Amino acid sequence: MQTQHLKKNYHHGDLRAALLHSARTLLEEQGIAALGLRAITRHAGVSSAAATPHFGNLTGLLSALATAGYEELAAALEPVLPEGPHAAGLVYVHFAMRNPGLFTLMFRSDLIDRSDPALAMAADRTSRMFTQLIDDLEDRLPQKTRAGTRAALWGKVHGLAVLAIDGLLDALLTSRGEGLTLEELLEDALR
Amino acid sequence: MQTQHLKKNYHHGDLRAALLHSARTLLEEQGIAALGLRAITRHAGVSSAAATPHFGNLTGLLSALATAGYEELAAALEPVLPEGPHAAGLVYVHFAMRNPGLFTLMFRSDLIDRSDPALAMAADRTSRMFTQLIDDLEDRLPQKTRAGTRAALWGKVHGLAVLAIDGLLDALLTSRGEGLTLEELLEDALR
DNA sequence: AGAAGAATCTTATCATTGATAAGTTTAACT
DNA sequence: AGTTAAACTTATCAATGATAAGATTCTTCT
Repeated sequence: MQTQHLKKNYHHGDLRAALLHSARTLLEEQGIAALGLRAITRHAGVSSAAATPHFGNLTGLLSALATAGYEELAAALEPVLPEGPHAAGLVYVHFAMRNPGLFTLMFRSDLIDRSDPALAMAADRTSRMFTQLIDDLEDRLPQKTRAGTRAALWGKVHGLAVLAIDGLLDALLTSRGEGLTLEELLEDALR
Repeated sequence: MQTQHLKKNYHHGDLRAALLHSARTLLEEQGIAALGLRAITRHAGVSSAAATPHFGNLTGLLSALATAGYEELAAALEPVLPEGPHAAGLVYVHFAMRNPGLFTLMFRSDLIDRSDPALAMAADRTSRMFTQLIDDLEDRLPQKTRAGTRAALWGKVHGLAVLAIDGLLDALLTSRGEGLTLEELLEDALR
C-alpha cells in the first residue's frame, strides 16, 4: 500500500500536528501557564510520553509552536511591507494583541530553544523584514544611522506590543489618556 | 531588653530581607529560572516553608523583589528626568542591561502579582515618570497627541530593553550592523 | 514579673510536574 | 514473510510549591 496516504502516518495519525494543535488551543484558551507537557498530551488524548519521539522534550514542542508563530507573523507582515513602517508597525502590534499567548511565547527564551534550526530560520525571516522596511527608506536616511533607525522601529513596535499585552497601555489610557481609544493611541504612537 | 535591636527581630534575624537578598543573588547569578521557593530558602539556610509567614507564597516573594526593582529603576531615572527623553531612555535601557533578570521579572505577570499594593505603587511611580518626561515637552506638542507620544517613547525604550536582553540587538548588529557597537546603536535608536 | 497569646520556623506530607527506561504495538523495507 | 525501526504506553523517578501540625521564641497585658 502506498505510504503516501495523505499525512496520516504511523498508527495514530499525524500526532506531531495534533500535539501542536492541542498546544495552540490550550495557549489561546488558558494562556501560557497551561502549556504543560501533560496538559498538552492529555488534550490530544495520548499518553504523557507520546511527545518524546516527535519533539524530544517540552522545549522542543514549544519551539515548534513558536516557529509557527514567527511564520504567521512574517506572513502577516509581508503584504504590507510596501506600505512602509507605519502600516507594518500596526500589523505587528495587532498580531501581538490578537495572539497574546503565542506572541509572548515567541520571546520567552526560557521556554523555547533559539538554536533550533527551524525556529532560528523563522525568527530571522521576521527580523529581516524590519531591515527591508528601513532599507526602503534608504535614500532619505544617512547610511550611518540606518541600523539605529531599524532598532528604533523594531524597539518601538515591539515595546508597544509587549506593553499592550500586559495591559499597561490601558493603564496609561485610563490614568491620563485624554479620552482616546487604544487604537487611536497606537495610531499616534506609531506615527 | 529593647526590641529596637536594629532590624533583627524574631529568633532568626530579619528573614524577610535575607530571603529577598538570596533571591536577588540567585537571580543575578543563575537567572530567572533559578528562582524556586526551595532554592531561595536553601540559599538563605532556612527550611522551605520559612517564607510563608513573610510572603504567603512564591508569587508574594517575587512580587516584593520586583517592587524593589521598580524602586531602583525609578531612583535611577529621577535625576536624569530634567535632561529629557534621550538621557532618560538611555538610563532605562542601561538599567535593563545591567539587571537583565530583575528587569525581566518586573514584567513577568505570571510570576508576580500586579495587584499587590506595594508593587502597584512602585510600578505606577515608574510609569508616571514617562508621563512627566513628555509633559515637560508640552509646549512643543499638540495636546491631542501627547498620550501617543508618551506611549511611543515608553514603547521604544521598553522594546529596546527587551530586545537587548534577549540578545536580538546583537544579532541585528552582527548581521547588518555597519561596524557599530551596541552602545552606538542605542544612541542612534534613542535619538 | 509572669502567664497567655501570637508569630516565626521546622518537619512531614501531598499532589503535580517533566523526564526517562523498559516493554508493547504498529508500520516500513527488504 | 520476517526483520528492523519507529511510535506509543506504562511505570517510575527526582523535584517542585503548598500546607497542616507541631515546636520554639517573641510580645503583650495585667
